Amino acid sequence: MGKNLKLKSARAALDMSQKDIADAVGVTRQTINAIENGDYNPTINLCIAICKVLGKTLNDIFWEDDMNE
Amino acid sequence: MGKNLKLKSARAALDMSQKDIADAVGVTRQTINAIENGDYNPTINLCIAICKVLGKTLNDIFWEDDMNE
DNA sequence: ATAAAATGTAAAATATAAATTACATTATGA
DNA sequence: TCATAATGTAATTTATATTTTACATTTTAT
Repeated sequence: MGKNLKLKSARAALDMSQKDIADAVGVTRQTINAIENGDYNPTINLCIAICKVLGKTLNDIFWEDDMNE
Repeated sequence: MGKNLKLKSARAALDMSQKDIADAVGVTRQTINAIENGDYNPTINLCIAICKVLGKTLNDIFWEDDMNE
């Protein structure tokens, strides 16, 4: 699994830290860090919660690059 | 969690059974059934695999209705 | 009607997401 | 510099996704 740079950049665009996102969605900072670094496979509900905080959709953040548009 | 009728109807459109989808993505029929019935919270990788089999995107199948378009 | 396929569930076991704690490194600002 | 925030990562524990087995009900075709 590669890094999730779309998550990282969407977060940066809002000037939020990993901890900010973690607090907003109710998980730990390590979970957000692991997702950004592609270390595992989050649940869909967590993905949806992260997208809502970022003002993005699932396709924006979690759909494969080669499949966007 | 409500039922996932978008998954159910996309599957029906391809005339595939729950077991067909399960076999195609490498999980059990019960897992697909539970997802359709909203009984739990699958991982994003499983969601992506299901979408690919259906020829759909994450937004098509797993993003909330009120947030589509 | 009947058989077979598809579906809905449920209990117990297994795999893994996520929490917790902890420590090291890398930015960033005073 | 120096302090502090942010990040990367690892080990252990806990919660839960998923499997396996199993059985009942519902659809569908004959």
